[in-house]
Amino acid sequence: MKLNEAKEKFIQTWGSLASSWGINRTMAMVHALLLVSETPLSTDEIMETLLISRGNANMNIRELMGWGIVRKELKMGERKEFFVADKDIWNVFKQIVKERRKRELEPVIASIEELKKVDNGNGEAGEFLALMDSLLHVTTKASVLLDLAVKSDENWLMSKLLKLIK
Amino acid sequence: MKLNEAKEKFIQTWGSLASSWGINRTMAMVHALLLVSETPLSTDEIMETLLISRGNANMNIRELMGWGIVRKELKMGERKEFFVADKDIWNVFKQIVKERRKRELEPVIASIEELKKVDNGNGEAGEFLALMDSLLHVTTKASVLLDLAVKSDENWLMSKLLKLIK
DNA sequence: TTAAACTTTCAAAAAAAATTGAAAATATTT
DNA sequence: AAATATTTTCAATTTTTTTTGAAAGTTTAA
Repeated sequence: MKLNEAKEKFIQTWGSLASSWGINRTMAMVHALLLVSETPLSTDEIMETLLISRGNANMNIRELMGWGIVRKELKMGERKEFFVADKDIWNVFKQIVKERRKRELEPVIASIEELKKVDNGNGEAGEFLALMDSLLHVTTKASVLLDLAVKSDENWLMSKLLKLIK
Repeated sequence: MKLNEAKEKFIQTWGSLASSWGINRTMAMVHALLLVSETPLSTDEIMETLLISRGNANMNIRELMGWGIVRKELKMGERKEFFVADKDIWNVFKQIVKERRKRELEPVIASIEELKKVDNGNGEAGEFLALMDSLLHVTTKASVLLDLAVKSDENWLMSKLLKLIK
C-alpha cells in the first residue's frame, strides 16, 4: 500500500468512527487530514483534498479549534491562514474527553439532580428516586474517572491501571 | 414537581443525551420509558406514551434487546409481549460499553493495524507510522481499560480508582 | 383449518442534519 | 482610501436518517 493510499484510508476510517459517536463526519475527516499532513494546510488545500465547499471547510476547521485540537499557524509572507492538528494523540484524547464531559455529562448530572426534587409525599416516587440515585452513582463515578484520565500523565495512569488488572 | 412530570423530563433528558452520542433518540426514549415504568410495557403502551408508530416502536425495542439492556417478559393469559429494562444501571453501563467497544473500537484498531503495513521503502512513511503507533497506543489502552470496567465489580473497581486519585 | 391477535418488514414520506455557494464582512496591501 | 485577498455567514439545497403505516408474516386459540 502506497503512503497516499494509506492516508486516504485513514481519513475514511477516522470519519466513520466519528460519525458513529455523534461527531460530524466531515469534521473528523478534516481532523484526520491535518493529522496525516506533514505541513500546515490552508482552507483551500483542505477543500481540494476532501472535495468540500469553502463554507463547510471553514465551519469544521473552526469547530475543531473550538475543541482545542487544531490550531491556526501563520506563515510569513502569506496572507492565508494555515492549520495544524495537535499530533499528541493522548492530548487529543484528553481534550475530547474534557470537552464532552463538560458539554454532555455535566448537564445530564445536573438534570438528574433536579429530578430528585420530585414530589414524594405519599412515597409513590420511591422507585423513581432509587433509579435517579443509581444513575447519579454511575454518572458521577464516570465523571470522576474521566477527570482522573484527563488530569494525569499517560504513563503514570497506565502503569497504575495495568497493575489493577493483575 | 409531580412524578409523571419528572418521568417525562427524564425521558427527554435521556433522549437528548443519547442523540449527542450517536444513538437514536427514540431508542433512548423507549429505554428511558421502560426504566421509569414500574411494570412491563407492551408495544401498544409504548406507542401511546411516546406517540410513535408501531413500526418505530417495534424496531427500537428490538434494537434495545440487541444491546442486551431490555428483555421480553410474557404475562400469563396475555398474548401480547411485554418489555422490561434492566434496572441495574451499572450493568446497563457495562453492557453498552461492551457492545460499543466490540462494534466500534475493535474495528478501528484492526483498521489501524492494517494501515501500519504501508510501504516504507524510502522512509517517507515515518511520520505516518509514528501517528499510527500512537493511535494504537491510546486506543488499545482505552480498550484494556474498558475491559477492566466491564469485567470487574462496580464497588471493587471504584474503590481502587478512588485510591489512585489521592 | 380458520380466524383473530399480534409482530415484523419495508417502500415511501417526513424530519433532521450537513453542505453549498454566493454575498457580506473583515483584513491586508498598495 | 481604494483595491484585493481572505474569512465568515446563512438561506437554499442536498443528503442522510428516522419515522410512518399498511401489507405480509407469524403465532395462538377456537
